Amino acid sequence: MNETVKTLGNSTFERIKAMILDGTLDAGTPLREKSFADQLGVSRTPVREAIGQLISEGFATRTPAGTPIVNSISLSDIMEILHIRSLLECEAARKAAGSSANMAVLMDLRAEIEEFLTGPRPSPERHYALDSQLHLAIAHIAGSRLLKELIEAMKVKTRMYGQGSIPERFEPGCHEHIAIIDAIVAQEPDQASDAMKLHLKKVRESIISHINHPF
Amino acid sequence: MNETVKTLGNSTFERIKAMILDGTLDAGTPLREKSFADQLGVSRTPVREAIGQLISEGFATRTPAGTPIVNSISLSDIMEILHIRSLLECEAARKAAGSSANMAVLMDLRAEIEEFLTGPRPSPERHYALDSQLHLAIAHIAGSRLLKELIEAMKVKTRMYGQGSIPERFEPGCHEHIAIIDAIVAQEPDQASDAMKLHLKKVRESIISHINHPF
DNA sequence: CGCTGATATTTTGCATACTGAAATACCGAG
DNA sequence: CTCGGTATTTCAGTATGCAAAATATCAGCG
Repeated sequence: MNETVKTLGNSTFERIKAMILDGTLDAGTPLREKSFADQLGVSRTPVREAIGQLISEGFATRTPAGTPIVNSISLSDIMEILHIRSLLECEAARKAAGSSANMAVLMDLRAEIEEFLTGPRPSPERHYALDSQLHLAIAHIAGSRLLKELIEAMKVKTRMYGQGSIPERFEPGCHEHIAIIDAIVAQEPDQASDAMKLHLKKVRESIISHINHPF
Repeated sequence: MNETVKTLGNSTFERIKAMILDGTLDAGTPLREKSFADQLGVSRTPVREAIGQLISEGFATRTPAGTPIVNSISLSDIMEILHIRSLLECEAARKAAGSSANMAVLMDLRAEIEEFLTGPRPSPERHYALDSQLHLAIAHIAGSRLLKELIEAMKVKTRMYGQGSIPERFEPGCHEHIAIIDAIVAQEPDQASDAMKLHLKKVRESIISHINHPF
């Protein structure tokens, strides 16, 4: 997807980011240059670079003392993110619905979602990937590079929290996605925006109730 | 304002960023590690770090070949940014108006703006600084750290473009700012949001007409 | 048993050294 | 003068060395 020149520093960044995202490194863990260097078989320099990127992309922070630690993300952070996403993505959906761009991608994604509903349930990773693709495709069709970048950044951040998506949300989530797609393809901006808003509202609610009833 | 640990890499970043912002380095200029290292009297390592940050904060990009160059920012980029700012800042204004936080800061800023209008015209830097403070203060009162961060990031980016603010915008801009403040202090969310929207719309329009009639 | 502070150990920030690849300069043959 | 090729230089990426700062360890004291 992203054809950045494959430098050691870069792939180190990706590797550590993955560790944060998949929970191998949980919040608060200090990021030691030496230990990553040893563990990943590179020198401290690329690790250092990676940590820098992690910090500027919000996956890590520096303690007042300067030690980089994995960024903990609270429930209220998630709520803030979802709120911002709502602002940005409703607009993206609205613009996408008004766009004359090629909707084929959306139809493909729609078909995949339908398959999910009728066929066997996909793995969480697969599901997450599709969800990402969809939200990004919408932002892309909306035609604003910046909007797309922001949405992407916001979306990734939620990931290190929610970790496992909530099973009960699977089917309703699919239907919400389809509703969004249909509104966009039907060129109904308001409807698209509303569908997106509803979707994100449901996500928010489900996270809250999932917190209250963990199992 | 920002009490980051003062490391060489960090201040190098700030220094180069300043050069980009004030036009010393114009768009497209390649960022050579060695030359900055010599010029700023540090080794390549901190410069490298700085360039990394510049890239991830959008002040520079990498050419397909991998050479980092100062990011050029087109008119349509500016329009995108202003559009996003409108989304974010209207919301910020709305939330600020609904907040019970301390409005003293806003009143202080309001007083300063009044002074600008009655007294001698401030320097562009002074004016820009106040403008920043105001928009940030609103985001702050709105109570969302993330919202504030995003707004700040967006706002800085417009700077390397607009460079000199448009003189004709000075007085109307002040009045728009006052209107926003008043709406927030009066706890009128819709009004605050509208005032902000209008303000950013005017900014957009003025940029466009300034492009068409450069002098 | 918990503090306090001195000392030992890590760890970081920066500089420097090395390497390979790319850009540029140089030069001879046609 | 131009083309093609080679030598040279430059530059980015990575590794490593070193000094200073931060952190951990632990002995002595209340």
